[in-house]
Amino acid sequence: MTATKLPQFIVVRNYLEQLIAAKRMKANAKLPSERILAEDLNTTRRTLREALTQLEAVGTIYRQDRRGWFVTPPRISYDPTNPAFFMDYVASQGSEPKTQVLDVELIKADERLAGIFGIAEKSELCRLFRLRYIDNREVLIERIYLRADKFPGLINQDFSHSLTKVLKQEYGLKISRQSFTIHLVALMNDIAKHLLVVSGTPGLCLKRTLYNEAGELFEYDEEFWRPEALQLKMDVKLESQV
Amino acid sequence: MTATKLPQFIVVRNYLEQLIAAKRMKANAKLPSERILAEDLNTTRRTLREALTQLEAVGTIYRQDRRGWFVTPPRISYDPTNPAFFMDYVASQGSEPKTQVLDVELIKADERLAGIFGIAEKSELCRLFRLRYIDNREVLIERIYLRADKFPGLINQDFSHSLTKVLKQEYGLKISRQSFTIHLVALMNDIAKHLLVVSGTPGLCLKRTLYNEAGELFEYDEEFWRPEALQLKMDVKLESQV
DNA sequence: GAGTGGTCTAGACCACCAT
DNA sequence: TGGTGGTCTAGACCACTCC
Repeated sequence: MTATKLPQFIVVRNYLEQLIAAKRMKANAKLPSERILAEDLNTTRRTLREALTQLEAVGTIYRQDRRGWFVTPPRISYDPTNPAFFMDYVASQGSEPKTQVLDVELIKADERLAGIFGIAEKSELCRLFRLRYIDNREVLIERIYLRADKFPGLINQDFSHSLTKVLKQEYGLKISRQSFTIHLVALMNDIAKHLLVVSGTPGLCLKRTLYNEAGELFEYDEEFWRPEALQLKMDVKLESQV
Repeated sequence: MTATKLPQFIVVRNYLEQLIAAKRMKANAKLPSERILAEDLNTTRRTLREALTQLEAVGTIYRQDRRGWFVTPPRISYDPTNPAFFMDYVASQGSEPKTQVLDVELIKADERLAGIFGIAEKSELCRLFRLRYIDNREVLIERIYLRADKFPGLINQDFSHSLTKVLKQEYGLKISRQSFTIHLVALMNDIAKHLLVVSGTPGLCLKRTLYNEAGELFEYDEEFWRPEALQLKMDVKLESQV
């Protein structure tokens, strides 16, 4: 008998959490409609949504815009220090990856991109937009920029599988270094639409810059992930100790 | 003149975002009260809170429970591949770190901890709870577990600075490897109270296991961060290429 | 003690998804 | 086309912070 009076939405939230943890609802199962859930749990739709939103924020459930709420399946572990490809690391974790090319185009570097690459403005870049799925769920949008001068004829390649494999096999690329940043962003507009999230929903933005053997920056990526789909995990050997 | 009709809270959100981006509000400045803001922006408190919550979710503003909303200062960059200490990497980014020891105790390993460490249940562990500040803002709670048998007399040390430094200087420790996972959690109860967040707010949970020169797991940490305080950034050299 | 943020009531309308 | 989720109205009370 705890004396503390918990807010209603926390009680509702705990109840739902427990329901899901107890596996009474399977991964990707759709929750009942908000109105029905609210009635069942003897609360209002507003309070229920408070609880649902909190569960969404920590990734226990996910939402598809105007479609409803679903139980989040186990997330993909991603190790930035291990240079595996999406198609491989998803498959190795027992899920089915899929890639859809949205757009491929040759563009001229604008100020921002020229700055990132350290090249002249209006240099030619190959821009690639892709949507990637895990078990047929839209989980990530990526925007890839590549130095066109380093990969002649690149635009005619097949990008629906692993880009890195293409670069290695067709162009003999060797990657020497990559740098990452990860932060939270609001998923908006086109990105939100493709990922079926409500515009403004938080997501993970993973930026990567890739360097070739000569130390040149040849690729810059921005990946926008549904926040519940990803987990970072890494293993670091430490050598230069004090 | 865009024809699309944006939801009100997105308009409010964009307005606030722009206000903050334009630096018309300084880092850590307190926003006006919700009622006043709502009136100024000609909206309701409910809609305003929708906008504030979204800005909070991506870390543009942060909240202190019952105190109000504040502009988020630039976040600390943390590089898991670089074994610097909190006190050092915060200072090196021009901010002032502070550590408060909440509790130090010798405990017996329960099933979970015994499993993590790979030791017998009821083995002795040193447990350390600390609250850490950046520029006097509470940003992270950590729970540290150390194998007591490896560090005799540890409990009498001063933990208000760098633990790692103590372990190195007093016990000659050499760290060979660390592994990390990062995921989103709900900050609740004591943790929420210490970080001044509303219970249930999402936060980052960073788990670390540290191994000594002999490859033994000697330390296990759980860090709970205010989500807006941290940014991951890392640089990885790739060698074992296909 | 005044005013704040946290929670909640009891609705409503709309655009869109599923059928 | 019915029901869904997304958005919004117009309040209210309470516990707490700040003065």
